[in-house]
Amino acid sequence: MQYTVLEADFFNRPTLKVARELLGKHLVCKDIKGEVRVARIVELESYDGFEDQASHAHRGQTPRNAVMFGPAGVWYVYLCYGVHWMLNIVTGPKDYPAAILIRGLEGVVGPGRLTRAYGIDKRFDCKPALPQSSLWLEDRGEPVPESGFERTPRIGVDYAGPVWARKPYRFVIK
DNA sequence: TAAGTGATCTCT
DNA sequence: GAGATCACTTAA
Repeated sequence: MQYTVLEADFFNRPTLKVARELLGKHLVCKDIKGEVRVARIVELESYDGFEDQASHAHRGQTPRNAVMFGPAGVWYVYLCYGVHWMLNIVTGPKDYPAAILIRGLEGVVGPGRLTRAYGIDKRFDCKPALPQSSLWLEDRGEPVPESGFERTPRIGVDYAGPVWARKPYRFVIK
């Protein structure tokens, strides 16, 4: 099986579809010493469009979230609670704000933990998810079957109101 | 269960 | 400029 780097056309599709397919794909990170680390993605959340009250884009474009309005296949990294870096991949067409938060990898569960484990921070914000950025995504050919994952409401978004807080936009491998 | 932590956003 | 808010984690 040949490894395939996921490029912009993979991400430039409906966010929920991308999220579903991104489960079981691999995050690849080349650290400062040139060492490569790879881990399978086991947990994701999608944030989709202007109407999604849980999304940063709901209140309109700001300097921080501007990258969500740009073309797909670009990293969106921001600091949460003054402590944790959150790693997202932008999806959907230009001018449509959407992104997928990578919440957990095999062996590293928790969005703040995985960025700390991989040394991911603001450096990657607004960079394309390609090998030249030292952080990218690969299809390594282990598709997740329909029975292999579940969808649940997103975590930590109670402020978004009952409708949006309960959307089953979180995908987890069982 | 509560507090730490600091960038970001929304008012003045 | 000041104040509130936060897509979380950890230690109890």
